[in-house]
This record gives sequence, structure tokens and C-alpha cells, in this order.
Amino acid sequence: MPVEFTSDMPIYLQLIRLVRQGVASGELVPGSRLPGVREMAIEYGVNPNTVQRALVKLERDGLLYTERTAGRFVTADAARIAAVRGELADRQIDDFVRQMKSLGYNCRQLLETLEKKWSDHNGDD
Amino acid sequence: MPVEFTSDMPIYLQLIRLVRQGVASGELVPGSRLPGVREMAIEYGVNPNTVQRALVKLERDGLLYTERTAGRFVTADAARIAAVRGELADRQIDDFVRQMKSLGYNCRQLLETLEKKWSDHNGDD
DNA sequence: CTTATTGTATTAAGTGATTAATACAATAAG
DNA sequence: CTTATTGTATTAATCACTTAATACAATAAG
Repeated sequence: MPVEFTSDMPIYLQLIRLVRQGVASGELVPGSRLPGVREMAIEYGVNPNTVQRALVKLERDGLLYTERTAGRFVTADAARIAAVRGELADRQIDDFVRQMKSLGYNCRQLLETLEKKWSDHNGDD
Repeated sequence: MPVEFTSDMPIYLQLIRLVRQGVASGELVPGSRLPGVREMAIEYGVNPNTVQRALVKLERDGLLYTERTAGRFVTADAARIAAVRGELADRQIDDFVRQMKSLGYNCRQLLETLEKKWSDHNGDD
């Protein structure tokens, strides 16, 4: 599955978000191995250096770890994953509330629209 | 009020978002005059060229218009403003629903959290 | 007419992101 | 031991964004 990148943001930051979201959602299974940087580079149509840059950052954040010649793996630290998931959700909600308030929505109106949109989405989860 | 920019995105794009949000929310009054590019550049701590680049884009989108030597103004086209407001809201909601679903939230759980966060915010609107 | 302010255009320089092309160290596999 | 694959590091080139320093055209104000 080819992933599209926007030019609005550096690719390595978009990669960070992509993988982080995968880890937080569990789509990337804890303890499982990631494709190598060269393989991911081909998959995403970017340079291996760019992939490396993103993964190293996620490693410093404790979401990934490396075994020297075996490859890179998703952390098995459930608490760490849960924490990141919580941070992502909090930030999403805060930003969303701020934006929608700024646009003049009220609470009831928003909840209705949201509930409707939720059903419309072909929800996998 | 000094505005902070992130290095995650080009400044001119952040300026576009800032002004567009102002127009869509009505914080920038329809028909009212904006500060000059030089003045805005000082206010935001950026280069006049960068401000110009952002405002020209918003002009092409029909949110602003220019009178040659008088300055730049917010459109008075209420329909256009309403349309942009709707687009912004739709995009916000779509992204939000997608993200929260991906993180494994269910609808009821989300609505509760959201309602709570809404009250916590020192809502101006 | 003169002056000041408006948007606009241009050029050069600096910075960061990205790519390409390598190379190296470590280790599992044969 | 040899080989292949892993992450990692380095160098140079290119491109977009940003800034700085101007300059110009149009017009309202004096």
C-alpha cells in the first residue's frame, strides 16, 4: 500500500507520525519486527536516510528498539505504548475542541455532527 | 499578541492557516482592512515577503482582496466565508474521527471525553 | 506637484530537507 | 571462514523556504 506524503511537512516528520500512530493503535504489534530501512525506503518511495532519521527519533522516544544486525522492533512495553496513545488522544482532542470552538460551534451541535460522522466512516475499529 | 510558529511547517503555510481561521471564524471582520504586509511582518516577526506570499494565496482563494494603494481587506462575501468555514469544519471532523478510531476509541467513550473537555476549555465562544 | 504609504517584484545569501552514492561494523547463515 | 543483511555514518548536490535589501507603480494626502 503506497502512502502519500504532503509537501506541507518534512517527510521524516510524516514518517514519525505514521509509525507512531501504528504503534499507538496496535496496528504495529508490540515486539514485532519492522522492515529494514532499505525496504521501507522502497515501500514509501523515499531515501533510506530519511527513513533512518525518523526511526532513530522514535527509538529515542522508546517506541522502537534496535538489535544490532537483526533489525528494528516495536517496543513490548505496554505501559509506554499506552502512554503515547493517551498523549496522542489528548492532543487530538485539545486541538479539535479549540478549532471547533474558534469556528463558532457549540457543544450540542458538535456532538450530533460527530456522532453522525462516526457512523458514516467505514470503521475498522 | 506574539504568535508562535512551529518549524514543522513552512511559515507562510502557518500564516495562511492563521488568517483563514480568522476569516472563517469572523474574528477578522468581513470588509475590514488588514494591517500592511510590513506591519504584519513586524507583528509576527517574519519577513514581509513571507507575509505577502501567504496573503496572495488567500486572495486567490477569494478570502481577501486588494485595493491598489489602500491595502488589503477581508472579503465581504458572506457565502464564501460560510463555505470556507464549512470546509474547515468538515476537514477537522473527518481527520478527528479517523484518528480517534485508529486509536481504538468507541463513539460513546469519545463523546463523553469530548463533552468534558469542552467545558474545561475557557470557551470564548 | 510633492510626499508618504500601499502592494508588488527582484536578487542574493543562508539554512534545512532530501536524495544519491557509498562505506563500515556487527552478526546470523551457509 | 565466507557471505549476506542489518543499522549506521559520511559526503556532495539539489531544492524549497526564508531573509535582507532594495526598487518600482499607483494613489491618497498635504
